Amino acid sequence: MRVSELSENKRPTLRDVSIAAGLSVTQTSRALNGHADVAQATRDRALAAAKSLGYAPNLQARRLKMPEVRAHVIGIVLSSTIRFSDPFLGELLTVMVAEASQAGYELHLSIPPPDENPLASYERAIRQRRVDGFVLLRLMLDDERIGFLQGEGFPFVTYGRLPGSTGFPTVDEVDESVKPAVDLLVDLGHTRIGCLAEPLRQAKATSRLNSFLSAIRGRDLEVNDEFVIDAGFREDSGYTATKALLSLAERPTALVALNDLVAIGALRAAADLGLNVPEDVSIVGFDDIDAARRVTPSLTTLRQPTTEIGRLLIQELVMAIERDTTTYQDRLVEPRLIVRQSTGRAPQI
Amino acid sequence: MRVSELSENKRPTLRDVSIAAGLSVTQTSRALNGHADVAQATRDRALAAAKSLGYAPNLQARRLKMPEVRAHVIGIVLSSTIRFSDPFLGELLTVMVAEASQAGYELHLSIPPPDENPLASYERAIRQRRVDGFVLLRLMLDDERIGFLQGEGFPFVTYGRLPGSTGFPTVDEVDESVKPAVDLLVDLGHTRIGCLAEPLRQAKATSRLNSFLSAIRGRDLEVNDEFVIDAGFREDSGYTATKALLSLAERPTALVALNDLVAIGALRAAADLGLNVPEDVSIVGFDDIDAARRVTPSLTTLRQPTTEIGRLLIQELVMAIERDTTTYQDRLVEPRLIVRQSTGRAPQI
DNA sequence: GTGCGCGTCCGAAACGTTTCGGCTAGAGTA
DNA sequence: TACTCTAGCCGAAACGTTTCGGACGCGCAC
Repeated sequence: MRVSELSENKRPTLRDVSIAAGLSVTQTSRALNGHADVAQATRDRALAAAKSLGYAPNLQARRLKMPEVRAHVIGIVLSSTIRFSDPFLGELLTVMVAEASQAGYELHLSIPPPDENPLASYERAIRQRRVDGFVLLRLMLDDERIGFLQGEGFPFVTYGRLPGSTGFPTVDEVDESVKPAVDLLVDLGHTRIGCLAEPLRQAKATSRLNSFLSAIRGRDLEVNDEFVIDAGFREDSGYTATKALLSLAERPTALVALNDLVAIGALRAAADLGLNVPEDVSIVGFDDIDAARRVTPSLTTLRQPTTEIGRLLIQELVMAIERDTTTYQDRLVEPRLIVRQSTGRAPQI
Repeated sequence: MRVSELSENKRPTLRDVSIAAGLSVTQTSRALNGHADVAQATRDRALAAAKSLGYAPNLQARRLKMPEVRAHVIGIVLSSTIRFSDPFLGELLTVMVAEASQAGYELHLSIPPPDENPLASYERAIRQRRVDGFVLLRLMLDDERIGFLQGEGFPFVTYGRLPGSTGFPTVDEVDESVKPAVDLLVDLGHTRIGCLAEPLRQAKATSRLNSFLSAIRGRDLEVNDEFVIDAGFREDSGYTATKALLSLAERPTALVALNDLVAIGALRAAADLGLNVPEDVSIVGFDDIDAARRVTPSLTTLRQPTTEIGRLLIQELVMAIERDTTTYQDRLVEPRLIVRQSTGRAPQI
């Protein structure tokens, strides 16, 4: 009773198939895996038997024997300081799931437990061979993950570039990403332009800031050191940073925020200071999250091509996983300026 | 040479540890796994050897031998008709990742390839034993996934209830979820209240609509059939539905939208019809997505306790995975009414 | 007729674990 | 002293696959 019951509901094994097909296990395996030295008639027999039994290979056994076989899973380790309602992240994730699916991959999400070295999450995923490669978000300037993964020889792609670093695929914005915003403001007559930057350990923060600075210089303007300030990532940090900036004796007439949430905080700060946007101060954001077009006044911003970013990240990673090249060219996307109501002519002073 | 090289960079195996510890493989395994019949001194020796070699068990081999061992992964299959910028989904996902991490689980995301039966994604994940259980989002009234997973005896939790269905854990809103919104409107003097419902195949859509209807009746008002309309999920579908509703000869003076995006579309529709919100028509949403407080006028809405929902989903699922109970009680959350500017006294007619 | 090559097949070993059953030595008991 | 019991240990088999090395038979060239 027990035995028959077992063999009833147990998954069929390769051996079951081989018996049904009247073949050896060896030959059944070779038939199913498309090896050359099996006669067509035999192969058909094996396939038919497999199908009729509903056979599916045991992944564990197969991967035990063939360590190189892929999991077809892409890993993403979110930071433990995740900003829950980061709209850009949420959208990027969903885009990547869809894109990965097209390439035959699925996504594996994790967050390092609070007390654990973040690298441990990567190490565990690698040892257990749960994933074939990683997408590295929130790249830091001195990001230890890169050295670690390169040491392991494990494929990954980064969102954001590291100056001078190479040997792995990267997706990032063009160097001049912030330029359209600066140009718009200068064309509107602004000369005192401030920047609400992000924490500079963040790789993207640095490159955006550099882009801002060189765009300003490109228009033969000075960069006032006082006008560049770390405004964090969030709406409230943008709010306080902006209050500080707009309370300067000689205050800027325009602000470029390196992310939309900060820009939205800036809008509120300006309002609370009794300043009108854009009459008294113009504000530009970065990302074009959903909220950007909903706030009042609606936010002029640089739109990230989220879909394209997600697609490129997955494409590059899959390429790195499946072919083993060692040379990569950076894939660069170009944010597009969306002009709304938060920017206007510079006030006469 | 070859051999030494291999043993150099290959991961240490249990056998290596046993040799280093001067033990049999058997006893090493038992020591490391905390079995009883191993002397303390021996156990220490084994642990020390394992540590010094940097031993980590081969998951494939272990799971081949012990089919019941868990992957510690929770699967979520997104629908292929995913709405990319669904803010609620994005937030729920990040909450669940964090919550799962606390319980020692990670998340596995996939989307069924467009040409494939959606159940196939579930089946594959089960056969390959990639996941230990599923979170079922977007539950349909006649959801085939439930029968399938119950047939497989595979653990899952649903977000949303099925009337009369039982035998699996569920997280949902209380039956009276929409009541606070209706009560608010009735208290403000409204008697002609419309409902912008969602497609009724969606389980949550039905229960929310029922909640709306019984709340109306609970206040001794009639439900005008014309005032209940399928407004879809999106802003534009909410827009057109609202235009239809507000163009009726006897139009409603208040609308309850069963989701915020639809409500936001309704705001726009009212504005385009020359109606003021809330003077001419009051509008209430559902969810309290980020945009709700940003739109003008800001949206009165029922706030979903997203964090709690995510936590309950994961907790219930993990419980279903780890203990094998067969009785579950529904976990119900209570949306909270957030009153903003889109609701006001009923107009005098 | 011998030898060779080729197409087709198979047995057995291996991957790294866990576990079943049995073994030994010493302690406890009568 | 002889028996039983137990704590502690081990060898070998097993999980389901792939693959190495070889075997068989047949046609072909010499």
